[in-house]
Amino acid sequence: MCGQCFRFSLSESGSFSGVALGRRLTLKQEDDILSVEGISREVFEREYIPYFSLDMDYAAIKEQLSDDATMKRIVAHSPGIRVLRQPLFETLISFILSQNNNIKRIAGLVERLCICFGEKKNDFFDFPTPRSLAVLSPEHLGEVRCGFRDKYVVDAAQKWMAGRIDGDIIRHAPLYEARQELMKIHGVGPKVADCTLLFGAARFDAFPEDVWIKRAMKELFPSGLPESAKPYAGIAQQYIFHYARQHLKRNQ
DNA sequence: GCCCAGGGAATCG
DNA sequence: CGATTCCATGGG
Repeated sequence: MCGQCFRFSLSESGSFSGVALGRRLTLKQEDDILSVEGISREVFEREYIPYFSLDMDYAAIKEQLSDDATMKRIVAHSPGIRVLRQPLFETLISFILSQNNNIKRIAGLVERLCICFGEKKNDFFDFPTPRSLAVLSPEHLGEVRCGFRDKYVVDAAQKWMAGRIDGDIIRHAPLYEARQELMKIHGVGPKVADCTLLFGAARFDAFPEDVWIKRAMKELFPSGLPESAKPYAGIAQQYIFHYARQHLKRNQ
């Protein structure tokens, strides 16, 4: 619920339910016990431990971030946050839809995109494949109601299918080059590129700057992110983002 | 009606 | 270069 993925929702009972990696699952944490419904233990351990980054030592990361006193306070405010490792294409399209938009509406756009163009599974629709979006024209996205972003979605899928987007560069090249690779796509600028790198390619040094982060940085870190936080800038960003939305909030 | 939302392209100086 | 304007849509 912190705006890095858009297909999970929080139920009244306090459990999270949603679609990820082609399956629907429900998660509930009570004290230190995490219960999972909808998938087998084997599948959870093989695919969802990486997805939720449960294999990373967040205690150590939070300790390093807490080197700075302000950062320590922000981390302590929401200690459960983790940066997910989501599929690259889904992350790219989701954050193209995110531009000049709010989180609640982004979730609606993503859901309608899945309903219109994703494969129907039992009780849900999977995220559309690159192929299924690449054959479309922008007008075909009318029902999604994503406005001017329609042509960006199609361009991204077509460049992806044409092999014009190099996944190796995105995952392994220096951050500047990886960003440039994504910005070949019409409608992808620095912010969407950085979100794609951070949430869809596990580039934890990427630091997406949206309107919330800009506000928060001005108030909390006027002279920039602390040195001790820079190796995990993207993870720090996630704590700051959540803190900003709780404290400096204007809507929802 | 106005303002804003996990921005970016097009245009202009 | 930097600054401004427009872009669809929906909620507050």
